[in-house]
Amino acid sequence: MAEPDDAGQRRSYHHGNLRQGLIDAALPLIEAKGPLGFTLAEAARAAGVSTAAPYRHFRGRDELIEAVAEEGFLLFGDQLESAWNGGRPSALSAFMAVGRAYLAFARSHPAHYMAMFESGVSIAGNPDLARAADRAMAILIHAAERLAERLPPDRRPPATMVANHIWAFSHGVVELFGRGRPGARAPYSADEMLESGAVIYLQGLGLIPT
Amino acid sequence: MAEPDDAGQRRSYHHGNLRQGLIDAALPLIEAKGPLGFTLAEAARAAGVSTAAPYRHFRGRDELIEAVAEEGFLLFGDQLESAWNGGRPSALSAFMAVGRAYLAFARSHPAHYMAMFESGVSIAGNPDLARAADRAMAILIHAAERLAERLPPDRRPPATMVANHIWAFSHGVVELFGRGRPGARAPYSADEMLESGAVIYLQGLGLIPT
DNA sequence: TGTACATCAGTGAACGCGCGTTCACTGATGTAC
DNA sequence: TGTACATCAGTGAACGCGCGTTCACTGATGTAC
Repeated sequence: MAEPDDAGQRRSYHHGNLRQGLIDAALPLIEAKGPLGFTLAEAARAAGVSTAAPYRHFRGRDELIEAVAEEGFLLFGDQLESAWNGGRPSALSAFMAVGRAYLAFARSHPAHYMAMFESGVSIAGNPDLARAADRAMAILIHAAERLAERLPPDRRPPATMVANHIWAFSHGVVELFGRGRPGARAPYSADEMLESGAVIYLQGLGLIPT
Repeated sequence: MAEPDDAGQRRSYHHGNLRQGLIDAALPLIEAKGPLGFTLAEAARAAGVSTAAPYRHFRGRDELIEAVAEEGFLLFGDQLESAWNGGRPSALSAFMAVGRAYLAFARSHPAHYMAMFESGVSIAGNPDLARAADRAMAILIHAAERLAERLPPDRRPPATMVANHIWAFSHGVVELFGRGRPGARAPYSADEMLESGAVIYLQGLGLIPT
């Protein structure tokens, strides 16, 4: 196992875990220049290795971005699941917490979020990635199911539809209001937008009294 | 004024309207490789001029992308306004038509849409662009106002909030379900998602009976 | 109407640069005995 | 426990390529008189 030396700077000839090192090095680059605005050579330099080294782990930049996206979906799933917290104290409040966790993830992990949703990677084309994404989606669907159960069967919407509505709305809020992006001159913060929109939507479902 | 010769192919020494020619040439490139995945040199070749020619019209690729985005916002505004149609036959049906027009625009003008929302251009940093974007937003806000008027004042939501909710939701639907993108394995089409989500939202506002 | 001339919008050649990618290599690690 | 050796994960040099950008130039257009 490689160890940093006294200065905590120099590494041994072998990096130890360059694959992860490149993912970590890519994050600030993605955040600064977008998921497609960096080069594999830059990532190699940032990780402190030669430009040839990444090829031992990735076929090219796209594979590195996919690895970042996969790590992102796993973290994303963790945070959603933790926010859901088994539906406690109530399905409704836990559901709102999941929405806030969505926004919080996009803010705290912008590079991961970009790799996941703005890099153009094909999720379906990478089984590991698809599995990680499915897991996150499954959490949302499960939450929507638990929520729908509170309605009488004849007024119960399909849970996957509700989950996708919320996902789309949350994503739109992140893209338009969550960062210093295009329509960002709106008079509402991303948090206000998400909260108020979700409340109106849940009222429409009859889950919150008007 | 330059004219195409008999073959409709060769041009005179002067292009005539290279600025527009470059915008037109960029569209298929953006659609194929993303708003940041093409080079100015490629656009020049596609427009049939030397790689130095674009510099007579744009300082660099970013300015070309901004020009595409501006054209996009103008077209976008036209289509939203046309769909709104003065709020006829009713504010509610016209509002839904605007939502459908949003989706239709993203589908029929994917390259413009990418330049507008996925290229990372700073709208605020370009006055022409900001004006074009504001006009499109104003149409949505106006429609939301007319819609809100139908509610009693004490239950009337702020129109800009409603407009931004709808914008965010529509954008999310486009990004996640509108093209062959990430979460695209959902069992619902983009049209179904938009329509069903908008109906539930408007029910939540009390504009549609449940 | 014709001519001279200024201006404009192109050309094409050139340059430096950094990236992607390959290659033979070598230092470090792990393992068989 | 020590040694030989296979394997692994790096290095560094090299290459071809295309891009961005600049430059002096030139053909076309517009206009003053």
